[in-house]
Amino acid sequence: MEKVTMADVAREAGVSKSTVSQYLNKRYEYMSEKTKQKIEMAIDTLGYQPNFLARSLKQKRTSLIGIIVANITHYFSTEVSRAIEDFFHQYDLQTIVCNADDDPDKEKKYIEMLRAKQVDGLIIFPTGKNNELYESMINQGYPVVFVDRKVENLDVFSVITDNTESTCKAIQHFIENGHENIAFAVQPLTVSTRIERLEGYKKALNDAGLEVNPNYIIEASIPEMKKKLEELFSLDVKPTALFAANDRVFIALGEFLKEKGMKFGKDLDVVVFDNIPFSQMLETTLSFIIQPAAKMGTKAAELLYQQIRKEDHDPEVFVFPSDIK
Amino acid sequence: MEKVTMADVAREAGVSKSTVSQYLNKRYEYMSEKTKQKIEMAIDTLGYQPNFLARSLKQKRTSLIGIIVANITHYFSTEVSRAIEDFFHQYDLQTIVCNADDDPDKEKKYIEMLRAKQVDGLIIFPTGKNNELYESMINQGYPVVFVDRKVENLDVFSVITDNTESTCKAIQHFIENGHENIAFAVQPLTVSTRIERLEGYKKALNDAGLEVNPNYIIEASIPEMKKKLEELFSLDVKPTALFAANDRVFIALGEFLKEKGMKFGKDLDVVVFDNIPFSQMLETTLSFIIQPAAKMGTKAAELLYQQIRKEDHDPEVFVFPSDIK
DNA sequence: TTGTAAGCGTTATCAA
DNA sequence: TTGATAACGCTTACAA
Repeated sequence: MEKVTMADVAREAGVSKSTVSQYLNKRYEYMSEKTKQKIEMAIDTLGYQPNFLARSLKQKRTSLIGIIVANITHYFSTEVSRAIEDFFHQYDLQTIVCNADDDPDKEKKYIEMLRAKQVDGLIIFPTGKNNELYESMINQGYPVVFVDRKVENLDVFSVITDNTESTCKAIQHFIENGHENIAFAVQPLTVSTRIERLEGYKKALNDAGLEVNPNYIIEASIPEMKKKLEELFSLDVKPTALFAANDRVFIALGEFLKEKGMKFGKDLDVVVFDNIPFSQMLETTLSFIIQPAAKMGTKAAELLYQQIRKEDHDPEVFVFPSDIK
Repeated sequence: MEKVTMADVAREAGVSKSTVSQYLNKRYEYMSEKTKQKIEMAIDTLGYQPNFLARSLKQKRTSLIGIIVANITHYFSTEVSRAIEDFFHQYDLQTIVCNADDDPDKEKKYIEMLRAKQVDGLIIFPTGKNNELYESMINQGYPVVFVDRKVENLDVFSVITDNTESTCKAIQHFIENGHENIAFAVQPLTVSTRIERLEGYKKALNDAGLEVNPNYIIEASIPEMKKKLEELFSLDVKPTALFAANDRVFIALGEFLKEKGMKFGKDLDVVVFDNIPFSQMLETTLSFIIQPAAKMGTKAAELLYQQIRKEDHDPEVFVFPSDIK
C-alpha cells in the first residue's frame, strides 16, 4: 500500500517526473493533450496518490490550520471551531482540531507537534500555563491567535468576551429585581475568564453600594462544589440568587438543587455564564450569558489569516459583548 | 523564522548532522557527554525546532491519527473523540479532528488530505456518500474504522449502537404505559442510524399487534419539521407519545411545543435518541436513549490500533447497547 | 564514538 | 513543450 510514487507514474506514462508534477499542479499551459492523457491513465492504472508530506517539505507550507481547544466537549469551543473552519474553507485551507483537555502538558505537546508538522498557523484556547512556549512562538513571528482566555504580559492577538462587563450587568439585573444576597460560584481562579467574571460580580455590588460578602463567593473545583454549596445554604442569611460562572458549575448546582428539592426560579434565581446547547429547552426561569461564538471564531480566523499573509498589524485584543438571555 | 535546520545546529556544535540526529532521537549509547552538551547548547542558542515533515517523509509514519466527524458540534461526536484521544495518548500517538459537516465533498477532501499527509489511520463518522473512496482505502489496506453509521456492502471495522433494538424497547415502554398512538419524527432517511431507528419503531408496533399508521411517521428536514408537526397534531386522532430520532428533531419539537403551549410529559410523552449534554437538567418527564460514547470511542481506537500494528483480524461490526434514561 | 553519503517524494530552475 | 538535476530537512547504513 501507498508505495506508488511520482517516479512510477512517470515511468508508466513514459515522461519525466517534472512533467507529472506539472500535471498534478494543473500547470497545463505548455502541455500537449497527449501527455496529459498518458499521465492521467498512468495515475489511474497505478492508483497513484500524491504525498503531501513531500510537497510541503519542499514548499514550506501545509495549507493546514491548527486549533487547540481547552476542552473539545465544551459546546462553545466547538461552535468557535466550526466558524473558524468555515472561514478557512473559502481559502482552501483545512483545519484540524486538537484537544488539550485543559492539561498544560498536552497543550505543549500539541503546540510543538503542530508546529513541527509545519502547520501554517495556530488558534489556541490557552491553558495559560505555557508562557515560555507562547512567547517563543510569538517572538519567532509564528502566526497565532488566542481565543477565550487572555494571557497576561503577552503581546498577542486575542479574541475574548467582555466577561467583567456582562457579569456585572447580570448581577445588576439581580439587584434591580430586589435581590440583595447574591452568591457567586466559580472553579479555581486559574484562568482569566473566571477572574474577570468575579471582578464583574464585585463591581456590580460595589456600584450598587452593597457589601461583598466573602461567604457568598464559592471558589471550588467541581468535585468539591456540592460541599461548598451545602455550606452556602447553611448560612443564616441564605442567598436568593446565584451566578454560576460556567456550565460545569451549573451542572453541579443543578444536582445540588435536585437533591435538596429546590427549584430554579422559585427557590433560587440563577444566571449561567456559558453557551449551553438546548438551553432553549431548559426551564425558562433560568438566564444565560451567551457569547457570540461564531463571530468570535470568524474574527480569530481573520486575524490568523492576516498573519499568515504577512500583513503587518500590531497585536490587539478584540473584546466581544455577550448577550443575556 | 523557522529557518534553523539540523545543519545549522551541527555547524554551531561542531559536529555532523547525523550526530545531531542521534541526539534528537535519544540514541545516546555511544555519545560522549561532551558532544551531548555541545549539541544541547547549540539547539538552545539557535532555538532549533525539528521539522517532523522531513522526518515523517523518511520514516513513512507520522504518529498521527485522524478523526473525521460528521458534525463537530454534536455532543456524541465530541465524547467519542475524547475517548479515542485518551486511548492513543498512552501510545504517544496524537489525534486530530476534522469536521466534515455532513457534507460528502468536505468529507472527501478531509480523507484525501489526511491520507496525503500520511496520517497513520482514520476513524470516520461516515456521511455514507463516498463509497468509492471508502472502498479504495479499504482495498489498499489503509487502517480505518467507521463509527456511528454503517455503510452497506463494505467490509470494514465498524462500531455502532443497537439503533433498532433500543428504539424498539423505548416504543415498547410507551405501549406498556398505555400509549396506542405513537408518532415517530426523523430527518430524511439518508443514513443507517435513522433507518434503523425507524425499523425499531415499526417492529415494536408490529410485535404488539398495533397498526403502523403512516400519518404518524414524519420524515422531514429540520426546517420543515415544524410544519410537519403542525400537520401531525391536526389529525383527528392525535398522538399521545412521540419518538424524536435525534437531538435536532428534539429541538424542533421543543420549539413547536412551546409555541403551542404544550408541555412534555403532560401533553405529550417523549423519548429522544441522543446523548444530550445537560439532559439531567431538563424536565424529568423526558426520556433519553444514551449511547455509550466513551466505550464506543475506545473500541474504535483499539480496532484502529490493531490495524496500524498490522495485527490480522477480519473486519467486524461491533454493536453496543444503549441505555434508556 | 562520530562522520559520509544516499535516499524519502516532491517542486523549481534552467536547459534542451 | 518536456526533462535533468538540485534542493527541502531529516534518518540511517556503513565507514572511519
